[in-house]
Amino acid sequence: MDLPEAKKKFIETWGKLGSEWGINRTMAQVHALLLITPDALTTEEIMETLSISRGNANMTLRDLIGWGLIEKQHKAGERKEYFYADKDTWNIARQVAKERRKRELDPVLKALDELSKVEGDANDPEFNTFNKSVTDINKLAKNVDRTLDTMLKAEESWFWGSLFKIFK
Amino acid sequence: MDLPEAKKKFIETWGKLGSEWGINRTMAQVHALLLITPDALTTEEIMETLSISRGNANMTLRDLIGWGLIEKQHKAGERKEYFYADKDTWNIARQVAKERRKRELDPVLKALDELSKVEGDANDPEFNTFNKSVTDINKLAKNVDRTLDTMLKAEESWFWGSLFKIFK
DNA sequence: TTAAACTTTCAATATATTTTGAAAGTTTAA
DNA sequence: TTAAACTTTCAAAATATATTGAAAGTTTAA
Repeated sequence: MDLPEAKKKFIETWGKLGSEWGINRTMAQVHALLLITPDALTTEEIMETLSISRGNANMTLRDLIGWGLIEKQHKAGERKEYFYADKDTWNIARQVAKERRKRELDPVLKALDELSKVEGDANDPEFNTFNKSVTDINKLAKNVDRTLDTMLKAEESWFWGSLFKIFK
Repeated sequence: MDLPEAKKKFIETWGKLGSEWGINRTMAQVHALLLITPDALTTEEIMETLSISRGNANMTLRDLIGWGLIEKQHKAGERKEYFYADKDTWNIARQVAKERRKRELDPVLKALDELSKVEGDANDPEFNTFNKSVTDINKLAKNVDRTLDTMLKAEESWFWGSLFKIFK
């Protein structure tokens, strides 16, 4: 496989993975493109490379900035905006974890806490089953939350090193 | 909040979380319903409770069986099929992790391995950036894969206990 | 067998999500 | 100012995904 072919395949793979995990395919593809491109690109170049419209490119780029995955770059004497991606994989993973925690896990934890408080008759199987499931899921979600918290604060080598010490 | 209201909210919350993570909302809702219901339900009861069609209920139930999250139950002397969910939260988490690994992570690892092998000119920034990103992501993905592997084999208390020992 | 009870299928439909592209908005240099 | 260069917006269109429901298929008891 040659480089241009490999680039295409990488963008395709990343896009597919994104869409399977609830991330817009185009967004994942733009991110992939910037990840494997040494220098910053203009909206025009991105539109061209991925065959997407100006509107789509603009929205996607703003979303990616919102996710903390790419940044704008201004070149001296140029009107155009350039975009480049943080290439540090650990940063990317942390950034995605951080955003999804904030957007999705936090609201679920809030709802589960509320649902855990619902009271009922301890002899009612309907209530008991509800209560046990909600409580158990709440515990699991809190464990995930704590682990993410550690991950967000950690250095990559420390994090994996610690995991491997246990999981050898 | 009373129990019926709380049940509704749980089903809604679970459905929303599912859809944000690439899982069909109806599937998540049916799973939620079975999680908080003490005894097994018929297709009819599920259709009724969630206001979904027979076809949808049937497909969703088969999918859930495919994910290893629910099972059929036959009641003596009855023609109807009953469905019930495994209520063990750790089992659920493992089952979901196992399926998604198989369906999504494995193909990506395969693609990344292939892309890691692409050769090029070490002085070409195009190649270097591509190579570094692919290699780094491949390493991260392999770490995730190893961690999942441990999780799949582990007991819940051991798993979280070990994590907390490190992440205290 | 038969027919009632139940399950499965899938083309058509509905819904949700993504994308387009042209118009409106903004910025900058002269 | 002005107008060229560039960015943003958003209603309409396209696409993708999920759902319906009726017909076909299957199983079981008599």
